[in-house]
Amino acid sequence: MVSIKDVAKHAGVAISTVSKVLNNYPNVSEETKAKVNKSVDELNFLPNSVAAALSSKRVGRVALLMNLNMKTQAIDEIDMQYIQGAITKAMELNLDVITLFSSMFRERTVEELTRYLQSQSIAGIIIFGVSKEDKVLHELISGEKFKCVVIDAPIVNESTSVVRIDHCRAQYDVAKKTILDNNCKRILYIAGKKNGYVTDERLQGMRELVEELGLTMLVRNGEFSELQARNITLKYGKNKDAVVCASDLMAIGAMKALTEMDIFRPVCGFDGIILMGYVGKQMNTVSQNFAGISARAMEELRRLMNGGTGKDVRMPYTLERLKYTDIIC
Amino acid sequence: MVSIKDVAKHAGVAISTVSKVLNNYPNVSEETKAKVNKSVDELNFLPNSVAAALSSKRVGRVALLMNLNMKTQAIDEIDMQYIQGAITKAMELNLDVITLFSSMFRERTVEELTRYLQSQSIAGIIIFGVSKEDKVLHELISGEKFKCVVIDAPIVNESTSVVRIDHCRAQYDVAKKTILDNNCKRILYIAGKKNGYVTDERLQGMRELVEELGLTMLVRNGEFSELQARNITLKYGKNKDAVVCASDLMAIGAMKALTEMDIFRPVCGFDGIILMGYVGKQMNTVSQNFAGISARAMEELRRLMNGGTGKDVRMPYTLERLKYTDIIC
DNA sequence: TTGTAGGCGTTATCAT
DNA sequence: ATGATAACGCCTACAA
Repeated sequence: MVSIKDVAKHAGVAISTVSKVLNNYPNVSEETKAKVNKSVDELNFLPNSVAAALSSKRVGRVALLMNLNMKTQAIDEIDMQYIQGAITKAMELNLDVITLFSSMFRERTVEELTRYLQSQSIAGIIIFGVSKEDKVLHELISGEKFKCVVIDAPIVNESTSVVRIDHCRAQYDVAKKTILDNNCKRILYIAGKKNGYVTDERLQGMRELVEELGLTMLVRNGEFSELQARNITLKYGKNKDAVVCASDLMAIGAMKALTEMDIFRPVCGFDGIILMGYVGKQMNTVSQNFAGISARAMEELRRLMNGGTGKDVRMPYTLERLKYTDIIC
Repeated sequence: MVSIKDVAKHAGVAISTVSKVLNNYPNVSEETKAKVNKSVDELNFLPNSVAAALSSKRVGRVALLMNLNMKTQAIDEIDMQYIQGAITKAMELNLDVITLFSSMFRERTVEELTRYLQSQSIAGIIIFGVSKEDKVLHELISGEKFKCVVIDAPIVNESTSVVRIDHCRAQYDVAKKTILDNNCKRILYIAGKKNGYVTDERLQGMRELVEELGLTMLVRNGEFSELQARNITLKYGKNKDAVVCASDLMAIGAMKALTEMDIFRPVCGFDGIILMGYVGKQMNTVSQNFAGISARAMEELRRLMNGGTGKDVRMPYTLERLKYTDIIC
């Protein structure tokens, strides 16, 4: 394996000089810079990232904490996009990434988790799917031993940023479109999880809409479960004009219930998952660019690791009408 | 951060002695072993994996090459399980893992890819989704610069193993059950990709079945596409008694076509993906334990990295009848 | 502007 | 059985 030493010899300079060129240090003459780069090319040299990580803590590694709570298809699709977006961006930024799943750190204390991450030379973490009940994760974040970027959970401090779309506004928008298009008055809103971060924000959006349009709204928690959404719809759907759901999966459940009851009500979902296409119907939904969100999170994490301070990053979203032909391949 | 040096000082022994204890070397007295372990516990010491990786090439890192070619929902589900299974097992085995996606190494030469992997101190690779056309990946494998475990592609050499189910037998089994249960004679078989590894094996299973039961069979390639399977079924389904598909996704397409044509034909799929539940019908399929397969692949890779030689590892499969109530949550 | 040398945390090779 | 000590490949003051 060709090392920095070989490059130095080949270029006729010192190892440290090569290092400086590689890391874009100032105070290197254009001449030697060219010499070194030429040698790098000729020898096909690529710096050993492990050695680099060991040597300077400055460029730490990054961990992806995938806190998967559900075993549904829809979640897989979203997580896969999160992972791909984050890893691809990390490669671009030259950051080393390890991926961890909740099953690997469940039932561990913060101390254990912290030690493990430190032993892996982890400097920054991106956390997906935190809920208010994840005590260990919250301690991990507030401990501030690592730079963190959290997706969707509104936690910001010196070393923690959030990346998320405006769930409140998005829920407002998609529901408004659905409701106005169909001239509805009585709304059944199937929210997500009790105490969920996202759930509260989306509910707030609905409240504002109800106020503005003078609607009536019945709210029930569907726990992001298709089955529960189905049961809720069976129970309350009949004398409502529209069913607004906080996730696509629940929207599918609602639509199945309506089909069973043999009545039509406009339904809208949230997330824009491909799975939607398989139910063979159409509905409005909010489309999030999950890969883009996690890529942005990775950039934000690098900013934090370079000394930046935490902030709230908003990502754009779009309203979509998903239908079967959109997804068939 | 507490290092091996601190442990040595605390235990009153040399650094090298601590290292020996940690790595289960022989020639260490029980007495000092106990002393060291006590210090390790008290100081909450965890060895720095990055430094370990740098110091000894013995314990190299592992790369997951996810060669995702399709953008369908079903693929995501399978890949997610592959990733989770492999990473979880790697943690158990104390192996460091990085995940790479095809988009990150497309359009690169073997040399570039090799250098990159080496710069990452990668010693072993697990490859998911190789097709016969992936020239670079084949060169990478045959170059034998890394230990490789390939999923489903029958490539075995000194440093390469395969992990797979018996696709031939599995296709035979699931089709036989479907055909005998419904007393069919004329079969429409929708195969996968032309020149696909798995496609050929599954087709072979069908050939054997046709021979054994004295059936007639029409074979068409559906390219694992739901749409193509749908079109094929529309075209040839009417005067056949059953539609056997090489993937669940294509089975969904076939079922949709049959519904459209308003005729009933038994359909069977392959893979056992959760998505199946969302079509609201039932069908026989072959269920693979994807997480288990990749976990096994990781174990196999470790064996190779420890000096073992390549072999063909067969994993079990089961026949299932998936229906909506199986998956609802 | 360039080079020297010390360290990052471990492992491995020798002596002892 | 134990302990110095030299790698591993790179980064970074500091010296020249």
